[in-house]
Amino acid sequence: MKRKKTLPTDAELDILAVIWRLGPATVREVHTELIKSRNTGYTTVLKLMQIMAEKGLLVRDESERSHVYKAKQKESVTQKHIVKDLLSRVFSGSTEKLVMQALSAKRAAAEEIEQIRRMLDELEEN
Amino acid sequence: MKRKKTLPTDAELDILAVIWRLGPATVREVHTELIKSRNTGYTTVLKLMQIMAEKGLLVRDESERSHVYKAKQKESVTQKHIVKDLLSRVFSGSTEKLVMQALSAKRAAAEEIEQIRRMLDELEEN
DNA sequence: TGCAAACTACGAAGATCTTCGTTGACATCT
DNA sequence: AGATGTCAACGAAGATCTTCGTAGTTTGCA
Repeated sequence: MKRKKTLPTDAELDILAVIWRLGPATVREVHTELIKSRNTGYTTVLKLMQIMAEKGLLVRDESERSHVYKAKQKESVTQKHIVKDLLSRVFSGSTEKLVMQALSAKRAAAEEIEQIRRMLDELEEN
Repeated sequence: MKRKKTLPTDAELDILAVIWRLGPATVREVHTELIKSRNTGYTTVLKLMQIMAEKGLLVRDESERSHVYKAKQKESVTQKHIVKDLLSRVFSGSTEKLVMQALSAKRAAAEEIEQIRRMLDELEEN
């Protein structure tokens, strides 16, 4: 029973981002989206998605001729894995530092700030 | 004038983390620290640090026989680059989502939570 | 002086990630 | 049926990252 921490690579992340946005999609659909921001060939995307399915990042539905891929894990679950990794590797486990950097990296909207406050309240109630 | 976004790789990050903790250090010192958590040879660390100096991640002082390396950028600056990249790649630019994940990934101490509140206050005052 | 230890430099192998050309199957249109 | 277009599969090249052995230099010491 090997539990190998397989975080998505950079190219894989780009594909995941598209699928998170579109929902289950074919290679064609993902490629069409990807080339808007990134120069990449169709078969490159195909190959990556096949590999991602092998790795268990995506699940493939082969019932149609154009296979449909969806994310194996929910977006939030994958995000959490990535954040945990970042937290330990870059911020030596300090949640505060990470949050500070996140807040200063990009201006948060007032509404977002309120939302974060609410979360802090909840955290403190426990 | 090429401005190439060179984020540290995984192995480079491990080294940076040690240098952030120790301050300027020799290869020997970094290696001694590194093997506590990671199995890696001395020349491997040496090579990596040489490459990092070439890339501009580290600055090398050769005035002593054992060269002393220090981080070119302050810890917080590098962290910010990494967070910005993460923000756009994984959280489609949503600071809120990232902060939420960070807070739920690892329990923050009460003191940390207070600190974050203060930062939110400051952000809102602008 | 001569040997051992510590150090840098370097090249190259190994590992992983990314890209793409080619092939063959299937579908669509005329 | 034949031409044209779309698709999955696959292999292999290319790019990047990581690891380490070897060689040559300097230092410390018996």
